[in-house]
Amino acid sequence: MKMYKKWLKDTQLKVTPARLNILKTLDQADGFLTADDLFMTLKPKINNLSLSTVYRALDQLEAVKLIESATLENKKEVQYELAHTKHAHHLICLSCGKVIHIHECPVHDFAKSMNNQHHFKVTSHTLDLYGYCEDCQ
Amino acid sequence: MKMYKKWLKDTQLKVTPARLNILKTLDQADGFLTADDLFMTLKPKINNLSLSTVYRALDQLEAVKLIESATLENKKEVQYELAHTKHAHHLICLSCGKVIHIHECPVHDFAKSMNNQHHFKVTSHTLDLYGYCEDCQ
DNA sequence: CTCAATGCAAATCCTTTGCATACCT
DNA sequence: AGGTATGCAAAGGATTTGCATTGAG
Repeated sequence: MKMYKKWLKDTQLKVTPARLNILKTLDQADGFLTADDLFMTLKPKINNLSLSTVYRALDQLEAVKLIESATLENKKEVQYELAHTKHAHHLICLSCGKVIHIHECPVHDFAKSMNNQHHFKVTSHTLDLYGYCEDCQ
Repeated sequence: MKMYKKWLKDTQLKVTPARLNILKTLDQADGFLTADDLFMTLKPKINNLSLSTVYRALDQLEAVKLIESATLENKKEVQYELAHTKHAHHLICLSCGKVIHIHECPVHDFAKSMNNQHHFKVTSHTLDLYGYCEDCQ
């Protein structure tokens, strides 16, 4: 599993335990994780890990676009996920918090029409659907 | 302008200067406002107004569904707007921060299809488009 | 008069920073 | 050595809370 190492090298970021493990953990998680989630998960694995290292690593990984951050409604903490899973939209369960990534998107034509109607040049968008997953209904 | 007073009475909330003026200010604003925006605007008008009063009033107004809160990408503060302007989506200018409310929505059929494909019961959604407004392009 | 609303200050929560030390090449 | 990364502790910003006082109905 040296894939993560390659990702880092390709961005010219140094390979450090914190960065490596953050990528790995985000890759294996199926939803979003917060800085503190990552800290709790990695603390037992990385000697003396500190929360600020996690925050700094997340900032750097986001800067080189390996990961992306998002803020979900009603959550104050910033959430992180691997970049390539982004550009998906989300089904977010209001009961158990599960996040399902979906890849279809009904927005493209809509964005074009906004461009025409409001002379607004759309460069990106977020679309999150809230509700109840199969298990929680 | 006793409309706001009626709104409050209908919810059984007491009519106080803070609540009244928050509703009025949100009504007249065309975008979102933060707790601090409201505090700054109302401080000169309301004697001794304190920030915590604003926060408490916002919580209560949201609890009775007169207003709604949202968190926008890359903003850490919670944003507020009148409830009836909600269910709109937003064009958010990355340059000047202007927010344009739009009332069309391409999501309804999409939500239905999620229900079928993922057995996920969608109850609400957010859709925000980021880009550049006419003035900032 | 009574209970909810308020002001103020202190407390919290999440995140960021400063600085001295440890690590990598 | 030279620069980045890290840990720790302290600083910050947004929001919340405790408590005594004020105010609305």
